[in-house]
Amino acid sequence: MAHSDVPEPAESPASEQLELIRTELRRAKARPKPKPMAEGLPVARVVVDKGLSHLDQYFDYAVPARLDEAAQPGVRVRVRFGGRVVKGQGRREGGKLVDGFVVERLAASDFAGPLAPLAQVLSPERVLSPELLRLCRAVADRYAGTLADVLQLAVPPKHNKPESEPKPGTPADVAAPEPGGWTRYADGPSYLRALADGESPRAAWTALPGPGWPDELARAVVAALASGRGALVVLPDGRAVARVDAALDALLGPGRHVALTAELGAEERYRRWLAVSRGAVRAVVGTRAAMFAPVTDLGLLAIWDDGDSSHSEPHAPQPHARDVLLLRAAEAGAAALVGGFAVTVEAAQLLRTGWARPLAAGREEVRRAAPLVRTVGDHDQAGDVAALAARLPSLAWRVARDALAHGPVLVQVPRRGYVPRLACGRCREQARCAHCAGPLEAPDASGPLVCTWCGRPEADWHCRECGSFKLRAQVFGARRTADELGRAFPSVPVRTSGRDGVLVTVSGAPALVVATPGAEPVAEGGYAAALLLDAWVLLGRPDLRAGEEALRRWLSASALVRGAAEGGTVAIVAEPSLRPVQALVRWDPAGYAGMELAERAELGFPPVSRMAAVSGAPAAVQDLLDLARLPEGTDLLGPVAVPVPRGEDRVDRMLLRVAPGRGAALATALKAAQAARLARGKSDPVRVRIDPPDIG
DNA sequence: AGCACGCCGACT
DNA sequence: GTCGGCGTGCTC
Repeated sequence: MAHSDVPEPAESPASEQLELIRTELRRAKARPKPKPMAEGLPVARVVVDKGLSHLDQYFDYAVPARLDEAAQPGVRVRVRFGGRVVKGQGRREGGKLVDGFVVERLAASDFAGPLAPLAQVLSPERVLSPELLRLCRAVADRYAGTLADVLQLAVPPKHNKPESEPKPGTPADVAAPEPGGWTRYADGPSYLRALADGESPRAAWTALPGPGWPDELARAVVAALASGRGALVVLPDGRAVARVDAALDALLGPGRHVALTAELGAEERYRRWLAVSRGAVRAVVGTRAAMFAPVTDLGLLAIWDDGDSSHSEPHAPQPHARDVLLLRAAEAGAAALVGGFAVTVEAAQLLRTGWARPLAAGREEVRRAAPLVRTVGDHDQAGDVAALAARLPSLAWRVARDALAHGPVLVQVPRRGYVPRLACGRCREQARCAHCAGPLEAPDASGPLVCTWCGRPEADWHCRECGSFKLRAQVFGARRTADELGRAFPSVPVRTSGRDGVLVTVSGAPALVVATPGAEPVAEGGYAAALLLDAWVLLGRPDLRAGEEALRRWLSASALVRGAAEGGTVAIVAEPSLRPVQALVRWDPAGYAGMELAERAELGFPPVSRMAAVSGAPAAVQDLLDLARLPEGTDLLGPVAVPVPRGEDRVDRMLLRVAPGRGAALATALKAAQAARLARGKSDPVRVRIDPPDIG
């Protein structure tokens, strides 16, 4: 229709019409003119994403006719929020402009009051697709957080330039890849084939040591692309992303995949994100934030080294990349690949429940690829001044000296600054609370031991393993390793890689490379040997995952060493009878994870049980828990005062523990309690953390 | 979170 | 009589 749809007395004389217009004009001067509203679907349901993150609900707005076309579901809008209705008229004024997204267009609102109009459509780009919205909603629920918080993580800030650039075409077909290094795994080729055939196999992948894994991940991505679907790989750091990106370049050529990392800068990152959102690119490799990348028609979600702490998002509601990817895999019916040199307890649980299948190499392959691991007992080098003589026993020294004839030697030293906790002075078992099995600490040197979970004092501790009454504080300071080694091997160059100044690669020439865990450079041709020093420091970390984490770090370093067949050797200075040390010697990360899982199940630890941490001002925490209708059988541990900077108010932490399968109920209950508290105007915040990663 | 409305003490 | 304390409730 050419003219307006508004019914209009077509037969009325022109003079009458003119009079009507004049009256209208007069009225318009008396009050602001009512703007015409969209006719088809005049209501826009909006999620507001800034400033009111506690308000986890949608708000309906009227769509002005001029925004009818632009205000499609998924676009960014600006709305007035918090204004007041002017008495007598159905009009409102004031209010703050806030950003949000149109979630849906409706014929009518169920809100009784007058609707405010959308103020602005920021761009016609539909950045919040229905799938992305569903994902964000699910993540918010799982973590007892708000949709707005998750949206902040999932949708990057707008940049004009990339949006105005021409849209590239749709991606071309991709051929199924050769299996490459996957032939080393019993079920590797069939896994790839299934992916390429459009199936959705889910696997926990125990990667063989060595440099093959980036190419193997890339081949899995290519297989998913070959099925006409998209793929997303999340890795712990930019270095790892660069390696998989390079492998994809080699297999696919440029333009068919993007890397999403923080170091790109906001605009370039948004450009690439848009290419993904628009469906122009369907393969993404990236760091943590890429877990939300809006890949269309997902075929594969993969995560590498899921035990790395950088997969845990620090911003509310602190989702973990592995969980988000698994959620997406389940929702999209896509394949999942959880891989690493180590196997996390969570991955073991996926295997245990049958959700994922193991993807692992046979023993011969492992023996070929893994270095020979030799242990050196650490008997008498407690926490006193670390002299090289004590830290580098003669075996380790000989290993280094012999290997230096054939190439570089990696020396892994723990990072400084771990909190001192307590362990048995004889067998090194961590000192745990007799009541709840939380880790003990000594708040002051002479006072009683106190549980960091439930706060109970422990008057007469003795070791559960060996019965000893002797404790030792696990305090350590390691700094001069490089200097000491330089003096011990004066003719060999010593290089360091750590928090400040990470080396990406080193050449194959003989050198000592001293690195902290996670910062180990890749050596050309592999290291001839690695020394893992002061292993007891990693094992003594005040963390439920100390053993798992120690093993993960040793495996990561050892995986950079040549295989035993090429003379690769690892010397670890640690008590050889300890379980993680044995797992390293046998190169059996899956076996270790399985045992650890069984033990956690028995002791009621996560991830078998699910936990939540609730922290804030003591009264606020209590208040929230009073309001919460917790699932039946919830264990309440604590409260415990968490350490805060001097002069700040006391913060309590309460740990809640529920039986397997009750995690969702726990999150729901805590979320409802948060909402109830806010509704009562209680504004001192209580932080709720689902699956806290750092529970002593 | 802001920002209003609302119902009780010391001021011109 | 009024100005203003911040308790409580709402925001499409």
